[in-house]
Amino acid sequence: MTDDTTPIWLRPERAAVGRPAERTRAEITAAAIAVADRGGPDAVSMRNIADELGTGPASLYRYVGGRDDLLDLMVDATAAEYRLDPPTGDHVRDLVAVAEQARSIMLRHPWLPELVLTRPVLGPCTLDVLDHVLEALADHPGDGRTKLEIFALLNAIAATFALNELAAGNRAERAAAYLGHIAAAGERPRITALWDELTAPNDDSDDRRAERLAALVSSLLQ
Amino acid sequence: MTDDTTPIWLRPERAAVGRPAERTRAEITAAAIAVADRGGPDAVSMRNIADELGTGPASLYRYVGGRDDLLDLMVDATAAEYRLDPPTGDHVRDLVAVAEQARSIMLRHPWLPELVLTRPVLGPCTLDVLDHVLEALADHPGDGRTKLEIFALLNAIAATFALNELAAGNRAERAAAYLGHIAAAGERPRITALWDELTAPNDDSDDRRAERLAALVSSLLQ
DNA sequence: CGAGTTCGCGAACAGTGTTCTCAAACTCTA
DNA sequence: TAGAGTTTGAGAACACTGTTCGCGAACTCG
Repeated sequence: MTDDTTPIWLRPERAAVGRPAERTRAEITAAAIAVADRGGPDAVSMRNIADELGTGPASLYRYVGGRDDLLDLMVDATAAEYRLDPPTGDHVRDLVAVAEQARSIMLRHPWLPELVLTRPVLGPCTLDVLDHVLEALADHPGDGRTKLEIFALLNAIAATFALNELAAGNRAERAAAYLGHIAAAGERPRITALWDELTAPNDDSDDRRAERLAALVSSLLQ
Repeated sequence: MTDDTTPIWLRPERAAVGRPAERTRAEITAAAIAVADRGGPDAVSMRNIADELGTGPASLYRYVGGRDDLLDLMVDATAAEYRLDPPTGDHVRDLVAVAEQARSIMLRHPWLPELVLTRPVLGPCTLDVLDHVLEALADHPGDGRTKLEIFALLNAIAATFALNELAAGNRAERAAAYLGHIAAAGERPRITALWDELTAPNDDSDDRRAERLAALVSSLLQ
């Protein structure tokens, strides 16, 4: 029972007998999130998390199968930050609300978009969100597969928006440097024109972004 | 000149004087892609790539700033696999063609979706694709920012589709295991219903997937 | 009280990306 | 042709990673 292939959410946290545990899975997850929020995605190492808790790396393995489990726990823990108000009956509006929350949660945790995009986490909290989306789409045409796909794409879109706003540090700067170089060469008129637009004073308002996000989400439902 | 912040695409590959190089940046990139195709994303280590070339890890640093540069080169190299036919005048059709190619390229290189989603690579080959998209959208309303966003989302959507089809190995199986467990508990009717639909015999055809992808891409243009 | 179980965690291991270093290999100049 | 100058190749080493082993300590149960 509870072999290696069992997902973390089903593995029992503690035994009832023997020496009592000094920590909780939730505590460790919280420490990991704190480390990631402070030091970026690369800082999430077993050593750093253990240091945050004032213990050794080996201790963590009593609570968690390994680093991968811990990352899953972190992602699912952030899903608890959603406020899932009862559906209004307006499909688009309800889904946009979820997408906006996804975006702002990801902005709060800059390491999150990368993880959400890469690994298909479906823990208890994430499942609550999925359930909420299914509820909002209850009387919407389309089978379950399609609705699950809508959920995945909603996350992907929100993550893309968040990554854009986070600007991804010097990585994006390098890409911009190359784009500028090509634009300056002037051999590709379309690229040059694009570059000029991008470097022009940015009058992008929050409203425009919100509108764009809403338009995309609403288009998911067609 | 050519300090550390210069993007790889602008750093000169070789010097004209001194001992001649035995390898090429392109050769190393190809070796890295071969390793990744064969052994999955985790196999892309400097050691493995060096072994593939019959040399030591340290040698690679003469051609490439580090692992990150190499990953960028890999991603951009795959962008050379696009066939960029001249635009037909039908915006939707042209963009769908690009998205379909993105998907099939990613299926050929299972390690690609993860990288594409995570890092905003804009090398020469990727820039060709962007230029092609801009050409296809030349007479489409919307500013450059919007069109760049369309390009990013097109990639994200294609990557999401590819990841879905690749099924992501035992990671997805674990998520499914948990979903099945919750469904069996029967406390959440919507989740149980969804699970029943997912485990029912899968009559999903390629046509349905293509239709769905086309619908999403076309909705990007509204 | 003693048996049985579990926890904490220092120490060690295999693997990683990266840098240092210096001999070898080449081009250019005299 | 001899020598100076420059660049490459790559072994060895470093700092770091995730992970496992083992054992003493801490607790529950009979």
